[in-house]
Amino acid sequence: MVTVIDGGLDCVRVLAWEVVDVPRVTREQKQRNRERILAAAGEGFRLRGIDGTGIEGLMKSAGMTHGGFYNHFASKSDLAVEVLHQGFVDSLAVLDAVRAARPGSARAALHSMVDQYLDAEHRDHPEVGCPSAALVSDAGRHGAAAQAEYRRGLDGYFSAIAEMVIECGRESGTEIAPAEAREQAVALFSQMVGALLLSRAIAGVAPDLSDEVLAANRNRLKDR
Amino acid sequence: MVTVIDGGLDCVRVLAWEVVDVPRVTREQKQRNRERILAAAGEGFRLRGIDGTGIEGLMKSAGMTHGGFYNHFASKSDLAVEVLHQGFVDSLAVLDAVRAARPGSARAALHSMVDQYLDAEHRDHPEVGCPSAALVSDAGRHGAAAQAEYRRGLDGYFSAIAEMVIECGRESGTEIAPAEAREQAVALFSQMVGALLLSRAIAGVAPDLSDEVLAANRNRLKDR
DNA sequence: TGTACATCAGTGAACGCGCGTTCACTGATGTAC
DNA sequence: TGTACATCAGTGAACGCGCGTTCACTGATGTAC
Repeated sequence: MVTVIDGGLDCVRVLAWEVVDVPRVTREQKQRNRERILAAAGEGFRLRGIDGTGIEGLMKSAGMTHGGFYNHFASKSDLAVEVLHQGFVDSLAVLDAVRAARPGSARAALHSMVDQYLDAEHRDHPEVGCPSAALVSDAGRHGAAAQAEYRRGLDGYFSAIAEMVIECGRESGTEIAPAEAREQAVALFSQMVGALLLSRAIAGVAPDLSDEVLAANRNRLKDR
Repeated sequence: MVTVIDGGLDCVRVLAWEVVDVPRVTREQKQRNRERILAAAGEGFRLRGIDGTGIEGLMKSAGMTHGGFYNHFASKSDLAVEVLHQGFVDSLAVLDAVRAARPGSARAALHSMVDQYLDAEHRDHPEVGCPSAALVSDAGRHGAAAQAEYRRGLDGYFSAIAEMVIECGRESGTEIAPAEAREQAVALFSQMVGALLLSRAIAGVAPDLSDEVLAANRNRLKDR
């Protein structure tokens, strides 16, 4: 679709370049491309599941053709592991931001976390949400490496929340034992994940019930 | 693989029947075959997900060839809906059995439910376990009919547990308002589902952490 | 009750399709001198 | 700094495979008389 104005050699080369559309790429560009694939996979896997997301579509989302995929990842399984890793890194960073936004009040931070997690916005956008919820079934079904990555991320959540629980006790003048704090953290996070997943599963056909699930869990969690 | 002892016509027909292995089937047999497909799908879908389970393998598990599938179900989606339906029917029957086993003590029945739900046995055998947990991601991703069936089942759980909560209050002499009981039921079930799913996701690589998730949630839920 | 025949459950080959993965090719990038 | 060349990211065709679904066929089941 390029009009040739001049018959010189350079022009022919430009023409060929445009027609077959072969982008050449620097190392930084390659890195950026890798990140785009990872981002597209993160969204696709969360929305449609790992099995429900094909590599061709993924690469198209990232603006490339499918053949180049293997310049970046050894296999689809490998990609899944990296998606989990990146997802948990991002997600824990968000949690840290929530904590940092309420310095000196772990209780307010916990409430804020629960409110954001069990929000319609989070429910309606799994593609940019918590990997622990969106990939909980997929992680268990796609090999030991994916499970191990999931486990690492989950442990990170538990630890971060347990810290917040301990801080929270300290603020109100009661020392909470680490084991007790951890138990609370594990239960709290389990409940958030379950509530989010249930609300998502029915959001399309029963928005009221879906809202009720979020609200009931928010209320119960914040009563503590 | 049949030895012909006699050259008569009947024998030839028997031989043909055995060799091409064409079972002819009564209506009761058809019904039984349908149930076998449904059972195989129930297990396969829960274990490997809907996308991860093919019709050919399903029919093989049910002892037939894949072509006959469409004598029983209009499509794989249709099958998924029926699997959800049957799964919830069975699961609610189990819950009723738990209640019936502890007449006059809703509190004991609730504890028993939590203990059975958050048990290693249940975690390790999703294929015969709660459909709400095993299919929570699949249900949301496979069309409105599946979601509607899931919603119906989930509502059934909420109602049954809310009744138990009300009974429980009555037994200890405090009247619990229906809305309050329902909120408790929704939160309780959400927590059970989340805990079971998290424990399953990491069971293969971190059995200790998986056990911890179950135990922490059991403790917290029964403290109430 | 016995006979003639339509129905229809199960078979197994075939359909088109999309999957994950491989590969020969191209030519700009990046390097060695 | 300029030149010669190896590297390697992206392309797009091709691989074999399994998917969901369709179909012609068979012959026992179930029905109409």
